[in-house]
Amino acid sequence: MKKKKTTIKDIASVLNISAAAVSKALHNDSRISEKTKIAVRQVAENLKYQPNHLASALRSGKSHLVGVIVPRTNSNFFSSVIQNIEEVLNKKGYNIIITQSNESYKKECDSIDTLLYTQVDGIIASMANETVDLGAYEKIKSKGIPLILFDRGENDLNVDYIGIDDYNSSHLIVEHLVENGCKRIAHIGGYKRTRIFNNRVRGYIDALKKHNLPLDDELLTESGLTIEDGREKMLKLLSLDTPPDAVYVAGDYAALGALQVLKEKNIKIPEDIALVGFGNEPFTDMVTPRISSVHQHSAEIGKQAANTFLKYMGQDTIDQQLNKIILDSKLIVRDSSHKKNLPLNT
Amino acid sequence: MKKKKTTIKDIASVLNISAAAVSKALHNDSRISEKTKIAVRQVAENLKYQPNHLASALRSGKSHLVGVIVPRTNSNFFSSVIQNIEEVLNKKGYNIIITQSNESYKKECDSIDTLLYTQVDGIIASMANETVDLGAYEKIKSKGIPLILFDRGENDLNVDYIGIDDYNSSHLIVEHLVENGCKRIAHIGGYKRTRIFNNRVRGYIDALKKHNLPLDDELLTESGLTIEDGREKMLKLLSLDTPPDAVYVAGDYAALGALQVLKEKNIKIPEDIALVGFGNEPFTDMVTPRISSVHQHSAEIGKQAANTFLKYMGQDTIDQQLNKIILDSKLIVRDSSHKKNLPLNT
DNA sequence: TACATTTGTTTAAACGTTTAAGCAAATATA
DNA sequence: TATATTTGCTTAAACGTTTAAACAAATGTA
Repeated sequence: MKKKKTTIKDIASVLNISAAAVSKALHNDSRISEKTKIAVRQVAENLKYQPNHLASALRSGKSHLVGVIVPRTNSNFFSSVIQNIEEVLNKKGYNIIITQSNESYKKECDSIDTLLYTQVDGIIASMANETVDLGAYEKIKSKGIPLILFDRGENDLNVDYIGIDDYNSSHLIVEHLVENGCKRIAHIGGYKRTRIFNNRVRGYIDALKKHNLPLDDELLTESGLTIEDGREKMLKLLSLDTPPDAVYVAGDYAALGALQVLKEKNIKIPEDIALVGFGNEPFTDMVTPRISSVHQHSAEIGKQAANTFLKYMGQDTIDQQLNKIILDSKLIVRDSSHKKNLPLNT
Repeated sequence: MKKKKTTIKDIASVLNISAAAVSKALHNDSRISEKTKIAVRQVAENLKYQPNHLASALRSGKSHLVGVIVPRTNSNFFSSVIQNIEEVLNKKGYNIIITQSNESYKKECDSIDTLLYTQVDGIIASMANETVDLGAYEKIKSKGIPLILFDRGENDLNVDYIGIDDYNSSHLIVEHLVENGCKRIAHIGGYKRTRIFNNRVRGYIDALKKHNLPLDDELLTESGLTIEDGREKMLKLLSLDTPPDAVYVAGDYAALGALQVLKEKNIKIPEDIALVGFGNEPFTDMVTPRISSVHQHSAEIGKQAANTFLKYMGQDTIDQQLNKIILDSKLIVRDSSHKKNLPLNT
């Protein structure tokens, strides 16, 4: 049985006033008498009135919806970013629509179309690995709604970007490994066409140079950074004539794959090979040995992204420029890379 | 610079036809000539026309949005359910709005209000732990839109429910532990007011009886099942005069906490104490020893929930009854509970 | 007392669609 | 040839709000 939803008109007819008066009363308009306001609120309550968002959004041109596009939600990084975006935006009366690209460009385009169709007031996104053509994102800009990128995307489009200092993170990691006596440091990297991964590679190379370590092409690999990729690349590294004594993996899932291989081969971590991941996913602290990793300030990124969006909502013209907010990353040292004294287990 | 969005009227004026004709052409109405349709599609393309969802939703009374409420997204179970809901619904032209209750009843009420306000066509939800008052959910029903519950909620409301057989899962676990020689099996359970956890407790008790094992109140605890809860309850169990030789934990995170404590105390798993979790979170397969756990068919649950919703969209009256779909759960046996032969490490 | 201002409301248009009803022209039927 | 049907469109109302403009009544000012 379809229940009829109460509208502003129902309230109006009960009180014998106009719908406009009801609307204004509900918005606490100064030109409506206190008496009427109280009566309206009372009747609204009784009839269980709920405003129709579609109507007000259509009329006002503001949907109060924000689209969020992420490669996936089941990584702690993205889910934490999302949670913080939501927290900030909810307080200001905005709701978010989350879509996952699953690292697919096709799915990403669909998501963008859907979000634009839904008339979102803005889009906060992290690009899929696959994405090279930026047409879909240009479309967002051409609609005149703000686009905020985080983690993936950086300066590919002239919009706001929030992320961490990937180049410097690599320096931190290499430095830490050198301090722990490593001399042959390998890097299992992400696809270099994605800028953040490229930055990590550049940082890795420059840091090696800085510490006068040899740069060996065999030690530098590129992949999608899944668990499986991590396993495969690690096996390859182990099969080298001179295997590395440390591996810096650009993603935690791949680091986990690498860890599994090392354990299966009974290679001592970190004594024989030290391991460092990237992302500080919760499981890095759960496995044995616990994996050192880089914390990416997911909460902060989410908050900044939301606030950047809100900034645009406060102004009447939207003229975006490339505007990067780069947060300092933080290396969390755990058992997998800490060769000095100390017990291995915690 | 605010860009003006193209509307149906813009297309109409270019072609010197009515807006209605354009609308019909775009919907492939049989009463519009092929010639006009082609022209309309052409102009729409040129002007980069995107339909305004708000307007069509308002007019048609169907928003093609579905609300999804989960306790949190950063658990693999929920994120997988969501992903599958989205997959099924997207194919049918629906989009989802995800909200997280963070296990808070207050936040859940807010979410429901927001979703109703956004005029969703239906709501798919898993209740927060805290939720006992069902008023907010009754509100959904009173709006005449379908409500589908999964995992948490079961027969509290007269609506569709999709979940696994929690009672029977407990039997599977106890049976498995008995087969492995355990005689004193503890249970770290969730809050009994949440029906699924209550079912797990009932199953645990009945299974003990069935196998003629003593039911010891000291061995049965109740908590929120966080990592910290797992640690605390495990410590308590260890401090008993006669500690258990097996622990069945109703959630994987708490199982992880318990595992940490056992490792810290150098207690052999599973030789001294066997451990089984619930949920089959990916990390159960990553830690050492790998934790046995119950797989909850998240993908299947998501698909069934989405399809149940779609069923209602196909009919013109929505008259929901208590209608449970119970899927068989599956125990995944891993190192933490497998006492026989076999190497411990994988 | 006459006019200006403030207060509290109504009217009507608008947001961008969809759709029932209407209508003229073209085509079919008898 | 006269009438019925089909084709292809237009008109206009509707969805539930918001809001600019209008306006009457009450109050203030000179």
